[in-house]
Amino acid sequence: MLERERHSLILKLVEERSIVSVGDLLDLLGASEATIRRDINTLAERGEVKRIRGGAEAVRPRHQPHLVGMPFVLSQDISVPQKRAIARAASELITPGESIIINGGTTTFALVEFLADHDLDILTNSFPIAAKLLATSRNRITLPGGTIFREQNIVLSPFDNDTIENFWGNKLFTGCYGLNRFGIMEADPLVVQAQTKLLKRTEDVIVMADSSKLRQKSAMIVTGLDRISTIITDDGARAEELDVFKTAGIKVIVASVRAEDELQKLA
Amino acid sequence: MLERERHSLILKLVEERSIVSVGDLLDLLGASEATIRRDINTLAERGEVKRIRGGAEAVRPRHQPHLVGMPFVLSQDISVPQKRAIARAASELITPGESIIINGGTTTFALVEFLADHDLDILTNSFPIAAKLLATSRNRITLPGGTIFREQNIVLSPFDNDTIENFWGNKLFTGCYGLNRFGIMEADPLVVQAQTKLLKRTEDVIVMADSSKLRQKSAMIVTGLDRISTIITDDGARAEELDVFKTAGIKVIVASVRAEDELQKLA
DNA sequence: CACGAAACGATCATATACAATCAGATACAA
DNA sequence: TTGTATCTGATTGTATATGATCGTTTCGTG
Repeated sequence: MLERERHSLILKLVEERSIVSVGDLLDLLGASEATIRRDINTLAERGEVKRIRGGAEAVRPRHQPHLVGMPFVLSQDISVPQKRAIARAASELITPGESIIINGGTTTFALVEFLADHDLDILTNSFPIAAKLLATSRNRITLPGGTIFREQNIVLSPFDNDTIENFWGNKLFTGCYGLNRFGIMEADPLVVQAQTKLLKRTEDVIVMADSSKLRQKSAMIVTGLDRISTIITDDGARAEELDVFKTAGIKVIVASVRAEDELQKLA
Repeated sequence: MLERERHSLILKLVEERSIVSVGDLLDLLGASEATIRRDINTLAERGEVKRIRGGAEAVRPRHQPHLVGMPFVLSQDISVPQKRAIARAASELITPGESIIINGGTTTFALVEFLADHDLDILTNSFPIAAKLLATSRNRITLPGGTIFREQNIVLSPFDNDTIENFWGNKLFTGCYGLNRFGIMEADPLVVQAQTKLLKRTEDVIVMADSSKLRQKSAMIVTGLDRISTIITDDGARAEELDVFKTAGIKVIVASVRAEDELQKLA
């Protein structure tokens, strides 16, 4: 059985039972304890399950807290250290009072956490990002009009007469499926469309891509390197992987995951 | 076997099983490992499959939906029996498959609860309504573009080039601040603006107003009685209060709070 | 508080997967 | 037929994954 197969089987089981033990998985996967623990740990690092002693648990808690007065509360943060580190570095590029655009995605979602104290004009096509911003910050939030696509939870309109035509952002923060010498790559045509719309509404494009994205390829190029001004990645990136971006004149920021871990422990 | 044949066979298998190992392909293709790896790599470069250790995977993995989990849960329902009763009556006016518009407000928020099983196209300017619909139903949800106004939690654009220009709803469900012989009254100019925009996108206007609204007055008239087709209120309304609407040709539905209470106890 | 069992992380040897290289096979054109 | 280009499979060295082992930590129980 391939690593990937085990991973998706574990995820499926966790989803069904909301908790699985290493012993259960032992039989079902036919792998050794060590491997199962490794699998659970990697899935936990990605934030897809929660590591508990003796097994794994669903990220989404079973008994969700209720809060009267606010229309919703937030679930546990699923952002992993890499994304947090990148998000923190990204937040340092933002100056108070400016207007920014945030494209939907898990990496950019992590950015929200660091925007609580800012006073910004924020446009985002991500429903979850808008929701979290609404609940945890005082920033002004604008959404493009359109239908909510559930898979990606983004708001996207098939029409051109978009409300965002009246928005201009100093910076666009976006994640990606893959990032390499061709530029930003995505796997889902919907995401391409959404991203393309946002690209028109800003000058400064900041790509937040954890180091695994640098080795990821796909069929669809959203935009070339010439459109990118800054790339933020984590210290898992090899120096030679970043050279192509640097020679293209792109500012490359490497966020330290270890430093982020320590900051996290302090809190 | 030709290269082309191998490629399409691999794609077919990946499509079917969403993941195949090199070993599987070894038997099925009768080619050497090296060739199979080459095949997978070229397909991956074209973006037709995703390269994983030990084999190939479908580009869009099955567990993608979990990428962006629902970052919020909903608050306890603050709707009182009157609103529930009215909402239930309102939901009975909806036929499956149609497209409706829901204006923001606490009364219309109560309606969401009754839309879980429907298969509707829903346009709403209310962020909480959209959030709850997203979390608890499979309806298609569309939002107008614009900024989120925190006081009312509605999305509203100051511009005219609105995405909702491309939406048409069979019915508009709206609450109100006050309802009397002048028509629908509101206290907040923002709400007036939002409501006015929605009124243009439908023919059939259904006002959900608990009986206290019939005695409530304000400065701003959103629209006259001639624009209203149905009014739903609770049995706290006096008969003579409803006469003015009936004589204006409006269908008046009185929802029984007592009946709602009993239904509630059963659940 | 002490104890034992279970779970854990780290380490290591082994197994597996991988990319790179090269030589032979095949297809095609002159 | 000959020469060339391409494809294929075998081989190699390297990178990565796996399972066994062992010492440590954690948890529950007495």
